[in-house]
Amino acid sequence: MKENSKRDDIMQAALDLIAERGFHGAPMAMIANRAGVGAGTIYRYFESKDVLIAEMFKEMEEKLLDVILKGYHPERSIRERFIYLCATVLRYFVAHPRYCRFMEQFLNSPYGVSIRRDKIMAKTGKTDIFTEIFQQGIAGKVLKDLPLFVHAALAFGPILALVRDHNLGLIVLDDYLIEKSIEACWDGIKK
Amino acid sequence: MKENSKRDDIMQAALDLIAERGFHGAPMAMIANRAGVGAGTIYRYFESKDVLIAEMFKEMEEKLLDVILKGYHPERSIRERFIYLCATVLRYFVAHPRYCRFMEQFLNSPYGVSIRRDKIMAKTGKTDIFTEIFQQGIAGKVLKDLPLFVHAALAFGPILALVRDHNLGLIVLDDYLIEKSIEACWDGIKK
Amino acid sequence: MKENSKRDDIMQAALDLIAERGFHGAPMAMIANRAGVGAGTIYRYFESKDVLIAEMFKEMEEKLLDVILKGYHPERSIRERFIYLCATVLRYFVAHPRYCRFMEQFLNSPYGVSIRRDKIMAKTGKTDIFTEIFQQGIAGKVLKDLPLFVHAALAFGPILALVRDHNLGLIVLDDYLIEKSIEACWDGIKK
Amino acid sequence: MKENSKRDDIMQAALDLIAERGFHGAPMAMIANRAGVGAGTIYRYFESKDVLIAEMFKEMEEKLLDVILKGYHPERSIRERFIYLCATVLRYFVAHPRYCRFMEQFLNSPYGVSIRRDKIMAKTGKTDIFTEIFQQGIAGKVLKDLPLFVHAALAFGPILALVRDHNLGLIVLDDYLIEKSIEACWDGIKK
DNA sequence: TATGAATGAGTATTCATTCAT
DNA sequence: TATGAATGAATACTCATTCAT
Repeated sequence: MKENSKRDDIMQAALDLIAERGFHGAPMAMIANRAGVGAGTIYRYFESKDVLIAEMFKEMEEKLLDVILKGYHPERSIRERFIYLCATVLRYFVAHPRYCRFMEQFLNSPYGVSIRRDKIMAKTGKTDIFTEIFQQGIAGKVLKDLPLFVHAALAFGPILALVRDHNLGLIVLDDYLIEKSIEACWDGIKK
Repeated sequence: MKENSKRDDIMQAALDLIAERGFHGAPMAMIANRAGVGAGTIYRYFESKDVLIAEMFKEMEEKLLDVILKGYHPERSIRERFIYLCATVLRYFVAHPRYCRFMEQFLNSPYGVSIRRDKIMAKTGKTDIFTEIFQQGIAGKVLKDLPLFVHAALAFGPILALVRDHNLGLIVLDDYLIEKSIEACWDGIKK
Repeated sequence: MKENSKRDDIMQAALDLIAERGFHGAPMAMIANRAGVGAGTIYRYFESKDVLIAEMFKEMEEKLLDVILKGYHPERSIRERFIYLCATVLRYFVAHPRYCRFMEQFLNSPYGVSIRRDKIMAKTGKTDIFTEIFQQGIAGKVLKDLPLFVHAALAFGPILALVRDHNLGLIVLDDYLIEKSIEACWDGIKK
Repeated sequence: MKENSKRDDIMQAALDLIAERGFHGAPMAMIANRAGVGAGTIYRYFESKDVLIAEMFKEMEEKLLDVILKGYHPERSIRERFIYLCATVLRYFVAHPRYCRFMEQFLNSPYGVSIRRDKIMAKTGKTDIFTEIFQQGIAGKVLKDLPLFVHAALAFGPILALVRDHNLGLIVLDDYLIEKSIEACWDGIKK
């Protein structure tokens, strides 16, 4: 518990600052200061600022994946699984607004774009729940016959937009709105 | 007309560089160099880098709005108007990939977020086509009864995601795919 | 005359500081300060600290070569030419003690060693006076039949040592001592 | 004997790294790592990095002096003693190239210069073989009547230059070349 | 009006040294 | 005695901005 406490402090501080102020608004010295460690200490845990950022992204992604897998039931219907997946992602980001801000920034930065391309190209060997649902749905004539990426855009595009608006205070994503929004997404992709 | 040529050169150069290399990959000196002007000259047209960037965003937005207004027919059906609107935006960004890259970066940067919030709060006085279509649609029971921002998210979230994937080379947005994708969006928001 | 004044100021300041305090005792900020320019200004003239140092070495070398060539008479005897060459180098460094300190440090630093190897290997296309004298001397049976590098070591090894001792105040190299020392070198290499 | 093993490991590691990579290429942490000790442990044996370096120099010098004294015969002729002395030093450095690299760097660094000055000024109380040979030689009219430091420069200047060239691979110092080179030095200093 | 040389505050990163264990 | 995690001052370099010409 004490093992990783400093590493976690640093990531926490970096997350707060980057979410609030962007990548260039978060100098290493400021991160160190907020984390309550010396400037050099960060480099005992992360090779460079880039590595720190990449690591943050990786951990965030893994945590989200864990949450998703925990309640996922492959035997349920396409619709149920789709709605579960979307709702989980949406609730996760609503619960962790800074994760969302960070990921937006990351995915639109030069690092993010290349990582995204690499990852997507590599079609991660692990059972990819997203792909699974869409492929089964298309094959079973439940979903529209469109490329996977189009389905992904139709599903996750609105989700991210909703979370953003929620974080900006433009809407309040309560349970009712979450449910209705995701049903609307489903209406978009279903045949 | 010759008056503004330098101003345009600067914005063009800034657009190219920022789209390619991000905000921090585009120093003022490099922008000046690419624009064929002196470094100090930029400051005769723009108070600061931030102002330059904000100005670029504003012009881009206005250009897009012009394009939209040019072919917009308020007398047509909600569906037709919605599809026209989405298709125009989508085609516009597909035709101008650098505009899209710039806007993504801008909207996710600290400036972008605050500008976005300010603007949206102010509910821009101009006739807002987006709002118009959605409000009429909801009032006429053609669209789901959801907050305007949710509708906006359902419509524009997928569009931006699609353009991004297109720019990354993950899909190719031909006319068929554009049509089908937007119809899917319509299916999502319609009652 | 005003053209290069800043560049020269920087090189002068760097020379002073490096000669006095070594490479790591001469931070860029200190060099800038001593030169009376801003820290960033150095980088308008030199790409990096390494380049600055390499450039200093190059200029110093060229100046020395100019001085040597100015009084060199290829038609004179091997002995006369050898003594002229050594005396000129020796007097040059006695007159410019900081050049000497700088070159010692440079030639023993990682940069210096590699540059030295490269240069020597490349056997500079220009008429190389050193090589010329030694080769003619060996061919004409005036000098001992030893490899060129051994001759170079026998000639320039003592010269550098003498200058160092002079700069340290251990001896005073007046005309008499210079003459006698170089004659001793000649006694070493002659047949 | 086991007591000092760690101290020796540290000096050995420091020697390797400094010879290979220069003073600034050999951080304390790297030295500790190569020596197989903790970073803090170095400070139990040496007050600071500067002290470590000075200590290394001192030990190296003492070792060389031991080797010299072992085979030195004060009753032999000036010439024999001079040649023995030079050959021993030359062979010693050829056999220990890292010692040579270290000393070059040390003697040209700011520490080195001041230590050198101090030492030479103090005219080390120990019987100084170098001084002895030269003084006797001059008094006996065997050597040229020149200041001691000039003799030292004429003798050791070439030796260090030869070793450097050997280490750089520019010449190969075999027995023949060593003998001939040292004879040339003798020719330079003898009357 | 236009220039671009000059500036210096700001950045990521390194490394000798300390000290709690 | 030995460790190595932690430190933070120091360093090379960047870049938005200014201003003399």
